[in-house]
Amino acid sequence: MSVIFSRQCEYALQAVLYLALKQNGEMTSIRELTKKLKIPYHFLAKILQSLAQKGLLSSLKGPTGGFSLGMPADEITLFHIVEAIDGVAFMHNCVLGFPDCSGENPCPVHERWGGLREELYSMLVSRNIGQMARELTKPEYKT
Amino acid sequence: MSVIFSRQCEYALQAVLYLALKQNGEMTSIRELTKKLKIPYHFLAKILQSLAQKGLLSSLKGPTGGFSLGMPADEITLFHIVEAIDGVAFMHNCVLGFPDCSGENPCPVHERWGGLREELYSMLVSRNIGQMARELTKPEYKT
DNA sequence: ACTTTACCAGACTTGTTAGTCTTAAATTAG
DNA sequence: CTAATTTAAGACTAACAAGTCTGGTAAAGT
Repeated sequence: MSVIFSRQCEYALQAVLYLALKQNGEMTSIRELTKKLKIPYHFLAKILQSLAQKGLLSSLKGPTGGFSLGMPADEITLFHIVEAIDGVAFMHNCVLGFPDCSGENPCPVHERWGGLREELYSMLVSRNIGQMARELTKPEYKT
Repeated sequence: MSVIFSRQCEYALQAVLYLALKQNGEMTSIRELTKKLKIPYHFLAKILQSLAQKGLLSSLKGPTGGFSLGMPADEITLFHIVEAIDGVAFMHNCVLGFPDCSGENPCPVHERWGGLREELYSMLVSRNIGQMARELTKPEYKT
């Protein structure tokens, strides 16, 4: 089981962080991404296409083609990616699965999870992917 | 998508909380549980059987039979249930899915998620299901 | 003993996610 | 123009999770 996000979403987050390292409008091919990130080629292709359709990435065909961010890196947060791939159900669903969980009818961890959920949200929006990518020291992201 | 736990796990947590409300060795049938909690009968049966095999519940066949907690309610935490059904991968896997994420090779949210994970763990172990059940006001748990 | 009530066990079906494959379309370089 | 390269699109398969069904076994009450 993945931790919170689907595998698709994890791959998307990794790929977008990688693209955030590239300057201006430099294009990166799926081939390069799958090589660096060890993600199945055609699967990643579908994910990137989906992100491109939603405007988070822009793409170009042909040699020298590939993918790049669809907007400035400092305007994209991890939350944007999660929202596009997995949706935001985790922001309002009960963590114990009670269909009717609410403030008046709380589950045993309602308050506690509410706090955690806010912190989780903050983790996803408080920094943009430009900042994150610059601080990144992961060897698989090196040229 | 479920928030963090599988649907099986959510059902298990709900059912065990319900059982924690019953006194001493009183038995509760699957029928009663599915009626109160709106969980598919045969699916819940399989989940309870699995919990019984792992010792978290005890079961009895025949009329007056059913399920009850396999140990005192104040010795069971939500974490015990999660551990039995979903496992504890969420306690050590990278939230962004990086296979090699670690202290020396951290993902952009490594530290942040580390703190959240500990709080999540604490949410699951700091109170036992006996306490939780007693404070529970959910109408579907009423007789 | 017999009948009823419940759990037990495992096969089965369905739905969703993950991953693969093939053909088409666009762009670049020669 | 042509060939090579790369994304686009959609069908296809595989694996897993969710949910159903059937026949069996144990216990209780009469």
